[in-house]
Amino acid sequence: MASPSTATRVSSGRRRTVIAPATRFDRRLSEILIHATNVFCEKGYAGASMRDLSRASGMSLAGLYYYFESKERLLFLIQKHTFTTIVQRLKGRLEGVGDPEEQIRIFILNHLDYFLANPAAMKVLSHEAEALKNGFASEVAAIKREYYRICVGLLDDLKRDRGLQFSTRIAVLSLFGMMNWIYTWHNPRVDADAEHIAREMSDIFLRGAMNGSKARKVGR
Amino acid sequence: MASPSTATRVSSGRRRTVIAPATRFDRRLSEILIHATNVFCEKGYAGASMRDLSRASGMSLAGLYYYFESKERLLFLIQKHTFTTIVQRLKGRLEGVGDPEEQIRIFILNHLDYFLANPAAMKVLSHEAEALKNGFASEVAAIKREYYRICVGLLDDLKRDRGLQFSTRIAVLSLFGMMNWIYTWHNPRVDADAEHIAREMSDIFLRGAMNGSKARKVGR
DNA sequence: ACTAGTTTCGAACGAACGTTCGAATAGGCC
DNA sequence: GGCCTATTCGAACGTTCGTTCGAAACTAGT
Repeated sequence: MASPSTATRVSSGRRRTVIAPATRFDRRLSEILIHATNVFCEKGYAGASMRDLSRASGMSLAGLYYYFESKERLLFLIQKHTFTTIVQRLKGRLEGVGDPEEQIRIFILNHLDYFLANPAAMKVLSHEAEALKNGFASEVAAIKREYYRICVGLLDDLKRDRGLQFSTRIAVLSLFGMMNWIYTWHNPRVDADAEHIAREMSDIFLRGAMNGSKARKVGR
Repeated sequence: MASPSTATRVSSGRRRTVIAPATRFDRRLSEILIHATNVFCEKGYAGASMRDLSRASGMSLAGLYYYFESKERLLFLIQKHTFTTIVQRLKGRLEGVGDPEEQIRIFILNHLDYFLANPAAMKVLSHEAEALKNGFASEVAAIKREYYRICVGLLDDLKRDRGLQFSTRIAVLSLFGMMNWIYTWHNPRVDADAEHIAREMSDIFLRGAMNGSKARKVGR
């Protein structure tokens, strides 16, 4: 967690004394962000109180404000870090892959992989998308737009490559719906792992439920 | 709106004097429910205050409590009515249809039809699914389970009919995700109507993005 | 006009909210 | 030890929260 020290502190320059990869401040902030993520996940942003966050992170109510200046900024830090990370990982995984279908399968796998590894953060990202205002909202919206555009690009490639024609917008948003809705139902004790679910969703999205398993049997 | 008079009143029996199809009480409650739905849609259940509801419905804060005993009960009434209605309409539309594929297309159309005709209510139903507790929660959960089971039934029919094999659970929940996510993106000034979107989503879900338009050109 | 019942409301309740402040503590460098 | 800064905290601020209460206003049958 913890994007590099963009919080309350106005104090001196010259941080990071000798070795530590991140300052003590940043490490402590990360811990708070993790606990806050869990609380926001369980009670919702509006339903979670600063006192809930205080209890969960084991720090006094006033002490929290040393690390961030408002509850809204805290949600912003969580959303920005989560979204930035998932986009960055996606770019890494897409490098060197040429086939459009394979690229889309990687997009889906990357999304679900991160989702199921960080369910609380991704629920907060998905479910509290409208909670931020003005400046905070637009900064997260910019990352979201970039992520959306990447997916649009992949689908347009697929359409060009195979001579298909369908509404890219509806397809992309349907795909996001399939993937993001998972926070409402996934149960790690019952459901398969990310790789399995990603393959199943990719098959439905690309080949359809009516061709799903047959195509897999033949093609692989 | 307004399920038949299950609110605060403990008073006398013998309602509905002569003609009116619903009592004055029920009609007034319906109006409040509509306004409350819009407020919950915009600010979220936890983020909406009773004073917001009072302002939106043009009734005093105290006056609202004549019609329901708590904010939570109000959300319950909204969710129960919305969910009951969509299930009931679905049953009507499915009657007499035999083909499994056609049944699933009707399921999708019914869902999106109602969703886009009642966007606020459906957003409150989708987005505030975890807001109710105990008794209220379980009663709505029961309707949701029935709705879910209908969809499972339709997909199992399809699988049997065409000799397919895929995870019904993942397919159903992916479909719900596609459909319910629409509250995050649909813009009536930009996007097509329910029938168009339902056809597009049905094609993706059943035949896949890679076969979408081709199948439509040939098949219809 | 009187009455009985239904509907509405102003005012207030205690509790919980996000945030602030100044003092107290802890940590690392001379 | 002494010193400076970074960190933590108890207590309180003013506001808003969901809900209650008793009185007023309305409605309809006589």
